[in-house]
Amino acid sequence: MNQSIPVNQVSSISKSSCQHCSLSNLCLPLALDSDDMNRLDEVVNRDRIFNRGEQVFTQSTPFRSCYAVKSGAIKTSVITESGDEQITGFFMPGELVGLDSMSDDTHASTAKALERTSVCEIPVEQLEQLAHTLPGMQHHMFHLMSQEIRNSHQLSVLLSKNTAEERIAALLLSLSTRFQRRKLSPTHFNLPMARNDIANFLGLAVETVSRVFTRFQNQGLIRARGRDIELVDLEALQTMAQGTAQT
Amino acid sequence: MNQSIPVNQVSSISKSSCQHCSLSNLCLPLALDSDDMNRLDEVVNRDRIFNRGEQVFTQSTPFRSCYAVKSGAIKTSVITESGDEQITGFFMPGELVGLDSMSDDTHASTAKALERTSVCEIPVEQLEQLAHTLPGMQHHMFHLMSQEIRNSHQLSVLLSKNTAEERIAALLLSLSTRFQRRKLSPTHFNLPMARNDIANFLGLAVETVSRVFTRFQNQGLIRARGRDIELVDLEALQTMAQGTAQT
DNA sequence: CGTGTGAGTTGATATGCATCAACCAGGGTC
DNA sequence: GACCCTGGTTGATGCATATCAACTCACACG
Repeated sequence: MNQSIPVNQVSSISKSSCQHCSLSNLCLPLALDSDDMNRLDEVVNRDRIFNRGEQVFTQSTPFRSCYAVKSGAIKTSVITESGDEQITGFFMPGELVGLDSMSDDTHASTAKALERTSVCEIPVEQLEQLAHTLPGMQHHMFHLMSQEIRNSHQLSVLLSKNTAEERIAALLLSLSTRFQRRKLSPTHFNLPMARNDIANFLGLAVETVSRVFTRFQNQGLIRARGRDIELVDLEALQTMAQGTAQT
Repeated sequence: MNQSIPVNQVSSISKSSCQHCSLSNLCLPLALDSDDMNRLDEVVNRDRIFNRGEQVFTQSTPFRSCYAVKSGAIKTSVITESGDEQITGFFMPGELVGLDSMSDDTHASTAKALERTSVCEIPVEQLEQLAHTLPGMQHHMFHLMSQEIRNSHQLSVLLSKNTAEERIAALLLSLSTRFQRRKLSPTHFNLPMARNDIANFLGLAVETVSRVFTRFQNQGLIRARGRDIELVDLEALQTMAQGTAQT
């Protein structure tokens, strides 16, 4: 497709173990010492690859595993009976997908790769087992899940209280901090998702998203060429998104 | 205040133990056999009472406990930096409040009693301990938290995809099923919250909520006298809320 | 090299709901 | 009983954003 599967993937699979994964300080291993990490290693089903547009799992199919994003990006969405999609989250490397179905028998949402994406599959049964034996793991799972709740609450705030500009500023900043967390540039990055996905996620029309992007550009806040985004005036974006916590 | 603290409270405190609580089939004990329930009993701080408007906990204060609603009702909300409130959920008897802060050191939201409310306080430290020793408890906690995530996703769908009428229909139906779960009438109940709270929760103006209520009334869908609500045409409400799952 | 297809942008118009404003009813207080 | 205060309702107007439509660009494909 394109040559955008860069360095980080290569480095993270170098040893094919959590110990040596470059994301270990973001992902599940965060909670574990190196002894315990071996236990996790035994359970993880590494290096599952999905091409852009492929589904990692599908709403109302049996729930077996959570997935940690290793490289690439994933969107999750729920489909309503009336047939339309609401994107509920974007997941970047180091983030865990599928928590909304924990201890449920079917998936509550659909996960789709936004670009070529590799994930680590973690069977729930064994994840629960692991959480049971390793208190640190249980604690971390609780932490991740509560964070997921807070994220979703923040989305609700965005959707019900903020203007189109504020929502988009908030999203850009959220992405920015998440890139930074991975030691990548917080001000210059490639959007993993299409305008369409942004619009859907933020409860806007595509046209509105497009207009806001150009308005931001004209105001000198950002520099955008397609999915290539440069945040020029972080301060201004932050004050614009004031009152909206970023993930 | 008023004489609206009825039967269910009395019955649920009769023995002051989870074993004999009338909500045991909805609340945490659901996950436990009677041996394990004693362990839970030892930990729970029962019969904390809050009057209408009193805060159960406050955003960014230290997080110590979760709370199970025993009678009454609670709303949770997050306050943005810009100062406005977004209600993130209503909690009825048998439901657990505070999961959005699990394994975090401060509360991510504020909880306020909507009417005179009694709760069981469950210190997190011991809840985690309990979850660690009792696998059923851990499983149940995961379940509750993932449910909370799904609820919040559903709220996002409502906020970004549905009209005012659809949102209100969905809320009424959600309340309906929750009353039914407690063996109360699913078609005739008292709203625990003010119009204001409904509006805030659903991302609408109070005036809009009011208008929709009267419109529903004129169409013969409901019968409303203040907070006293009768759902006359459940079917119609359901098709109106089509595509919005109820909790 | 033309042709098709999907993503993105831009403009013109429409609309659902917020906002502003006035009013009403119930209940607590003096 | 007069007062106020809060919660709720109803009407008139405005605005942010959806919708509809047209166009551009890039890229894939035969």
